Amino acid sequence: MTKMDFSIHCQSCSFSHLCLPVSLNDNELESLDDIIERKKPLQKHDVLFSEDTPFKSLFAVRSGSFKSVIRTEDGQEQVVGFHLPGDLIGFDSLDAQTHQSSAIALETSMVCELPYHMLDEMAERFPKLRKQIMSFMSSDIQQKHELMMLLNKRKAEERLLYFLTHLSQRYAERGFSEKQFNLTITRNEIGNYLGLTIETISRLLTRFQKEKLITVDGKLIEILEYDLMLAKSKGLHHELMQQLTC
Amino acid sequence: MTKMDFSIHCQSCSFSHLCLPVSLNDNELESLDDIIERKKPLQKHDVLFSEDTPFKSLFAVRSGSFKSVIRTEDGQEQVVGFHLPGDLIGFDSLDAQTHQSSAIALETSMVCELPYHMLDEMAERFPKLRKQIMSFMSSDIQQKHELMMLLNKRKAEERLLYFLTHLSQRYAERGFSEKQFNLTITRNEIGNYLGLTIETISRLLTRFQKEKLITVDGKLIEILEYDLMLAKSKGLHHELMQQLTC
DNA sequence: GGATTGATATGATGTGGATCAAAGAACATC
DNA sequence: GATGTTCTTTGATCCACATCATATCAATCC
Repeated sequence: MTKMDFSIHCQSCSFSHLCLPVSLNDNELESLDDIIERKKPLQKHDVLFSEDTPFKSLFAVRSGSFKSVIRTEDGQEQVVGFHLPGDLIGFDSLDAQTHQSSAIALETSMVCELPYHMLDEMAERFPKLRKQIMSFMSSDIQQKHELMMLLNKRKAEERLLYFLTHLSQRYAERGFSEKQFNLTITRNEIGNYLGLTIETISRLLTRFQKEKLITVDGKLIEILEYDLMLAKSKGLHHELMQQLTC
Repeated sequence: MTKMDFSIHCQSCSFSHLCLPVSLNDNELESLDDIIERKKPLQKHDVLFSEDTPFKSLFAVRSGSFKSVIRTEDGQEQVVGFHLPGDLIGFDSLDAQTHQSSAIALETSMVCELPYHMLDEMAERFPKLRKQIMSFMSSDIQQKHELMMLLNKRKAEERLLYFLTHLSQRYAERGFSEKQFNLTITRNEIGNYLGLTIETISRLLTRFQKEKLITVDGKLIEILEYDLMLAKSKGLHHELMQQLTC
């Protein structure tokens, strides 16, 4: 087994401002960099880990994108998250022997592997790293709360608009265009995540296009009216419309 | 301001097996016990903290029960969790200056306050405590994933059956009767949590009673057919029914 | 190039649960 | 113990979205 060196280091990674390095000084960063194992690229549909894989590491997305899914006892799949570069994957499994969800590449992607026992050891020495990990998990929980609200209180239109604007925002944070992007996520996966069917997603996308909110060309999405979309996703369109027309 | 001593210590608390103490030795436990501030009891509807309260502590439920809610921009409320004795509250706010949700007592309740900076300091010295906190957050995330599945894939009947069996199980863990319990949660709050209306909850409860799954007397619930309810909540009734009749 | 497969689009129909409405129960207040 | 007030139950109606059914389109494979 030849161990290849896919060497990009945290110090030169363009997503370090979103990832664990964000709060570390040069010294600490070097220690972190030392424990990270760069893995060879994964292809679309490749499984990074599945629900019976022993848990021993977290993974940071270096490039590409992933989905996290859980499988129900009656054999259905539930998409529980999408991961872009800089995101950490695996926080749902720290208390278990095996992973509690599967992570699947949505396109050709690369990850950094962070052995959890080493990370924990570093967390002892570096308070900032410890805080950072806790912060990530905390905002994960918080984001899930928002999602509960979305699924419980919002109708299809609002859910999809939230999804699109949120994705746009995440692309922006990563230095990608927030106006225009290629969906690596299928309509099926969007629907699964948002509790809607593929037909509803499809219909809404064509409707949004007619309403000049976006343009759609297959997987290529262009955001035309970000602010309006955001407002609508929060059920605030009426108020905003009034303000705009006043 | 007289500081009263509502002294029950972790060492003698009957829920320590579910709480942070679970993995600590006597020595560590004593250190933990030292940083905990026992607060005076809260009454029903009292606010432990709200979304503009500065975040500085986690809270452990010592007795009674709480709900966590977030408020949406258009003024609605979303219940995101219920907390029983031994549960920790506040994990969604570790990365923020203020709490990201409100915690409200559902009955007369007591809490232990855990100043976060002290807890973090202890986490440096005690690996087991650090692991324990991470584990709690992790299983919180994991449980939210299950909830996403529930809200996206399950119909009203299955959601409520999940809620009832899950609650029953949590009571059992705490040494309370798992067959019979008084709901401190209103039907409104259940509906809000599960993405259903109070009318649907009410109708289902009367139907479950007719089907001899439970008995309902106001807030008093008795579980009659736990296993069947659990199976039904997972959409497995058909398979199970077949097994039972074979 | 035709065949197979997977993703997407779009129309017709059905339904689970929301919404609306009203009446009991339970609970608190004086 | 009468009187609001909040919570729950039950019925009638409605609608957003699922489901079902086809059609279209793109990518991949002999």
